Amino acid sequence: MDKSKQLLFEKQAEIAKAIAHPLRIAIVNFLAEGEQCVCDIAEYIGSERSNVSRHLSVMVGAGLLDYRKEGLKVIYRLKCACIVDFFECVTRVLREQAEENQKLLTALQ
Amino acid sequence: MDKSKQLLFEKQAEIAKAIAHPLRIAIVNFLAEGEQCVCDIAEYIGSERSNVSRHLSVMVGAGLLDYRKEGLKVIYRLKCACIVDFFECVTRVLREQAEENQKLLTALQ
DNA sequence: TTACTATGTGAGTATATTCTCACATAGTAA
DNA sequence: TTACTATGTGAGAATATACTCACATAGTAA
Repeated sequence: MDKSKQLLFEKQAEIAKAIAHPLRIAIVNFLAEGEQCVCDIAEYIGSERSNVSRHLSVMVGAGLLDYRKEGLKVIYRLKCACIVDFFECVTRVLREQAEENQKLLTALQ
Repeated sequence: MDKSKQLLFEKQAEIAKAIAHPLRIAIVNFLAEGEQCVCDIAEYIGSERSNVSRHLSVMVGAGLLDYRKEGLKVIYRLKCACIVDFFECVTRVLREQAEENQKLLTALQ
């Protein structure tokens, strides 16, 4: 495995890590409906604003989100709608797991 | 945000976390070429076998990998080829970042 | 049986992540 | 100016993750 591949995998892992948290996934789903301020995001996901602010900056750092200031408010939005595609893959894995469990259940009856 | 959504986001985060590591991404890429034993995976990614073994069990636990035993060897394979789709999304984000940096560079000249 | 190989796992350490609380900053409005 | 609102950040604690080393297990082969 050469150095350039290794670097690519590290960059990919950074982006994946920036998605890999329940609250951040909730935020991405909320922002998929349209841009939102920190205040409304915090209320939607039901967490402290300071915590939400940190999660947002993690995603901005990874290049997943963008923001603009509007008076007192800071409005965040998805930088790349393609992030939602990511969940198609994840959901397919989850569906397979659910089907396996279903089979197991019926086999036990 | 209701409880069932919260549960879904937690499950999705578990799967995303299982991918979000440079070595695990390297493993997924290697396995995309075909199934492999721990030994060969460890050699490919250049890490201790015990460490590789742990990374593999993380991914098996998340439902990303499957394995079968063959004599002394344990052969791992991708359970769902769709995981590779995940990287299309990630790569698109990376490409956008690279293009931004490119623009910044030319603007500085 | 003994010796060997491939893999997994317990224990310990090091590091990273998440969260909360308190405070800082910056814009708004009187 | 003062008071208020929205947001960001430092510090600390709690927790999770990653890694290494040594050892355990299980199959192979003599």
